[in-house]
Amino acid sequence: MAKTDKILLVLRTLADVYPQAGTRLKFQNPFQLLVAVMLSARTTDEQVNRVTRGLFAEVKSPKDLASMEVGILEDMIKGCGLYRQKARNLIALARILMEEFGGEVPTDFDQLLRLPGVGRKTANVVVSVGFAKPGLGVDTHVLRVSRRLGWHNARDPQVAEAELKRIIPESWWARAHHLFISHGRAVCRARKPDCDRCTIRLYCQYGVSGQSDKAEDRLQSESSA
DNA sequence: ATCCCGAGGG
DNA sequence: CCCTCTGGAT
Repeated sequence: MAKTDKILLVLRTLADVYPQAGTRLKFQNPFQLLVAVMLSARTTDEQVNRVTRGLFAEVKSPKDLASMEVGILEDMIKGCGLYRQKARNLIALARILMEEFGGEVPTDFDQLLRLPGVGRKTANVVVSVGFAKPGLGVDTHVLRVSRRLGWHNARDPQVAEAELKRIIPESWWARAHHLFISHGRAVCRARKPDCDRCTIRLYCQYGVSGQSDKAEDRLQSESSA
């Protein structure tokens, strides 16, 4: 079986298991999407949802954020990790959107990348989810799951992103992002991956060789040279 | 390589 | 205690 066929088989299998993947995002516009993704850094989606519920009641657009006191915003997003940096970045970002982008979120990847607090993962998610353009955000789940599958051997998200974009058909990028996240949360967890209940185990290096070889446990102590 | 950083699990 | 949670900037 050709490599691309195997990849599509895995993704289709995951699509059957997680039909809801990516459909539960509750944002009303690209701006709210951008804010939510920025808040999600090193933070559980549950915390993000809790915070955004209150935040989006008051903040609907960059204009609402641009004039906000940092301390006020900090209090509103507290509960998310890294909240002070996030508050600072969000306000700085909102001001740039007002001054340079007419209060709109840019649709261009490179322009997004220049915004404070926006890296490749965030920019990829915004273009793909918000603007239906090709993009594959590589977060901790995407990196871990795809790496265990044996689709690449990168520890650097940027390297993994390039490799995944090379081997996954473009039409599947956004979908793959959500599917890996769903699978990474429910089954292919960082700590105790539930390989027994994994529907793609037979296509997975880690799953086939078995957790018992402790390959993954070494990952943490290895100092990725 | 290190820092930011609270919450939750083991 | 340690690790992880939809990272990014220095």
